Amino acid sequence: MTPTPPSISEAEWSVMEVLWDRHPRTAAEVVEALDGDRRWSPRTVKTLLARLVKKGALTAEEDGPRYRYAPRVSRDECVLAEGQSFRERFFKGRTSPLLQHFVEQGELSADDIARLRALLDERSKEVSE
Amino acid sequence: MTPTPPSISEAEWSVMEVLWDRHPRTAAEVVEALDGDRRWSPRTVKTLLARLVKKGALTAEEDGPRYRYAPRVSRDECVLAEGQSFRERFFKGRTSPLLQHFVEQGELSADDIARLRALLDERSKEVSE
DNA sequence: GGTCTAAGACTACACGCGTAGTCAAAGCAG
DNA sequence: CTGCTTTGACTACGCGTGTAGTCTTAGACC
Repeated sequence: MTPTPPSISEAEWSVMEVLWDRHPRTAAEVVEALDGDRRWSPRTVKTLLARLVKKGALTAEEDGPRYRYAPRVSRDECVLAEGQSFRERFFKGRTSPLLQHFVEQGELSADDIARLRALLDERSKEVSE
Repeated sequence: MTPTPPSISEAEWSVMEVLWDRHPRTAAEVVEALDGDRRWSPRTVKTLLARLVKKGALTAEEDGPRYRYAPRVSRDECVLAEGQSFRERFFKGRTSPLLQHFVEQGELSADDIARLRALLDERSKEVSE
């Protein structure tokens, strides 16, 4: 599973989320899952599904008269790719300024901070080895 | 300065970087600054400049026969907006998982880690106040 | 078995983007 | 002053994306 993730647009991403959450699902099920979230005509959702299949982000397994869709790339892999390109574009590929930016900008609870500190501790162990 | 930043595409971003770095500059100067970096025809660069002016990301001040371009939105503001939308899209708006992701994925030197820890210390002071 | 319906297949269309060409105006070279 | 060069203005075009319509086909209903 998960070949190199193709580029997934914003609208397509919503569809992927639904299928990452649970799969396989038919087109109708995806439409229903998206209802309330995004107001799309079922046609639109179908188009997105078709494009994602064409791109190789989904598989469409025939099941009688309909298809059942499932992700062919993992969410993690996609987030990784997107994250790399984000870091590249806005932080010249450097992780440290990126982290600084979000530490300064984001909302962080005391718990969040504690967890991050623990993570950094682990990283620093690795670094010093 | 810096009204709400309009959406700036990837190619446009390269142009903005040049002008954030130093401004004002003429179209020719921007072309020259981009040379080697991206291989664009001067026409292409001109188109990008025109689009950025139209979007309100740049000002074009007439200076005799040519224009001198300058940013109308700050880099920080743009990075902030992009960062928010990135966080929203891939981390459901939550900062903490985002940071965790990049701490785990990125390259970090011992120094980087120390700096981040210091930053977190400051944040935790604020939080506990 | 003919008709309605639901799913898929194919088609559409405007706008943004990456990339660039053509046309026009205005100064410099001779 | 007349033509070349530089600059700007307008135009182009193929592809991706957001959004959806029409055509087709195969089962469900009566």
